[in-house]
Amino acid sequence: MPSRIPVAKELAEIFKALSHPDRVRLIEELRGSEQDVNTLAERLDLPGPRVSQHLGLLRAQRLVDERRDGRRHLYHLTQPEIADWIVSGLDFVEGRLSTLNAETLEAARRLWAVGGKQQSV
Amino acid sequence: MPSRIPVAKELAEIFKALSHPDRVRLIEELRGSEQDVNTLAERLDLPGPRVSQHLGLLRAQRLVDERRDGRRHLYHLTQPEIADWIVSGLDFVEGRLSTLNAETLEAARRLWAVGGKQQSV
DNA sequence: TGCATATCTGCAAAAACATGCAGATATGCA
DNA sequence: TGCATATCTGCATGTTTTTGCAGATATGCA
Repeated sequence: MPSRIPVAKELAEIFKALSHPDRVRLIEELRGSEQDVNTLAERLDLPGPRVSQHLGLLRAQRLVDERRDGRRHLYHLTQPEIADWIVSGLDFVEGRLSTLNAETLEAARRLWAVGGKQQSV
Repeated sequence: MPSRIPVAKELAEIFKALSHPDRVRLIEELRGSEQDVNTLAERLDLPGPRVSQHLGLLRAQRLVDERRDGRRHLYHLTQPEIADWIVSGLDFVEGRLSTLNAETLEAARRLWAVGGKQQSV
């Protein structure tokens, strides 16, 4: 039954889209509300073109979408639950690095949880 | 607050480990029980050394672990819930490709669910 | 010991990615 | 129209991954 192969491929592509720290942080920044490229670039302390490129990749994978307001390009998560899904992935981070202490992890967990909403996945 | 950066980095590394179709399928194969390298290689129709290398990478990320039985190396998921987590990621695959019809996706969902256990994440 | 099986490691070539920067496009306003 | 702002695209370079294959190691058995 090779029908599962395309599904694995699709999943792998989503994972690949999320496999860069900058992109993880972009999703994080977008968890609450839409943001324009310039704001994101400043908050992540990254050059604009780079943010633009990362966002383009996330958009190609339909993880984010864009709308325009004047000269600004506003990006938002297509499926806000993806932030919840990612935060649930923190369970697998636990106990991996000694440099990641419990407080750091807890802080990240709180940070990521969208407005205190309980996880739906 | 730069403390979230290492967490994003850790998450990105997990995602990277899962960002190859072969590795997604390996996790899938291991969802129910441990398997030796040779069996995995046959089931996925991949050369042995390649499977070995993928498993080594997954092990470096602590997603799988190994035990030996005679000359065979048996691999298993360190956290079986990771399979549930991945299956919940199928929600984000939905509606992405016209080549992935609903039945294929449903089949994948059933396939991945560990023994009908409901998702814990 | 000698041979077959099971798996791993190392190496070289190809492909994919990340990054920095220059220049292109598009919008808003004077 | 002309200029500044916001963002995107293209290109060159350096770094990682992936892949195939040869050879090394380790175990079991005759």
